Amino acid sequence: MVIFTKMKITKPKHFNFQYCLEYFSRSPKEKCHSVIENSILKAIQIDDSNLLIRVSEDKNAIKVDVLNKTIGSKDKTKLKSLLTEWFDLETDLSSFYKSISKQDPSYSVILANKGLRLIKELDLFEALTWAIIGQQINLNFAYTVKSNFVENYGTKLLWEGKNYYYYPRPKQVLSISDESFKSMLFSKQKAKYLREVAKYCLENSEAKSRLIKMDIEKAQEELMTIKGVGTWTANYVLMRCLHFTNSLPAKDVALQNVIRLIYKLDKKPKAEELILKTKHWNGWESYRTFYLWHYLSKLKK
DNA sequence: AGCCAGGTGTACA
DNA sequence: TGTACACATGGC
Repeated sequence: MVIFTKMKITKPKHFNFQYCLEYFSRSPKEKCHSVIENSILKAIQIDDSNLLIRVSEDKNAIKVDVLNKTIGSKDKTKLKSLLTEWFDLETDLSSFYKSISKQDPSYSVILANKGLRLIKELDLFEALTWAIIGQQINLNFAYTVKSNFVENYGTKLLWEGKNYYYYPRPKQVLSISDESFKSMLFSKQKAKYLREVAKYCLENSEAKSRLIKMDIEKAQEELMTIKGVGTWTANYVLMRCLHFTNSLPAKDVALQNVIRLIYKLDKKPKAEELILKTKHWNGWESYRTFYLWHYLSKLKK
């Protein structure tokens, strides 16, 4: 096999690539990346060129191979920053671990996953629509819907006989008929929400870079002006896409269930109760949530 | 059979 | 402010 461009990125302190693989193996229905032999394959776009990259590791470095093209040094730099954002390589996890006392009920659960980094959604439209797809339904069904959506409206990159998909773009979403949404198993309201998000993204092309710079409250407020984006969806996007470390999806049933487990509560806490119980998470709400989700997904297996 | 899954908007009082 | 309700499917 020809590899066109090879790159290495130094691993930061506290980085466990196996956890990345676990994360990306969550669902066999996932179409926007594949996990093959301890590596992650993903179609990405840099400027206007369509690349297929393979991410793996050796002892000291994260290895990034571009499988379908040769790229110049400018694009290599862009690829490196893309990877840095995607795997959240710049967060200082030492201070995260230091912020957790040994008496903390979730201490052992979190420290057991040392080196797990909060995997980011690079694209705001993808983050918003994926969150909406996942509202109220179980994750497995959410992946079914996403898979239908990506297969029907995503762009394909063909490489060695296999299709790698790009997530659908806002403009394409506006052309989807009610019947087509229905056949992909979207509810009527979610179809409507997706159109709302598509309009927002088309009218605010610089939204991501703008929102990242805002106060979390202001950013959340703006996201929630979109019909279909409530507090949960906004929280999800703030943590998974907009780099806020202090976003707490208190209305999240999965998070409520883990808290119930860890604190041995009779029933799952309501959002208000969860907010009180997590006061000491201050500053690391997003990371804590991501770790607990990861813990839960491993429990289920 | 009925309830719960990584919720939200709308309709009422 | 607070509560009821529809919405999609699937697993238990």
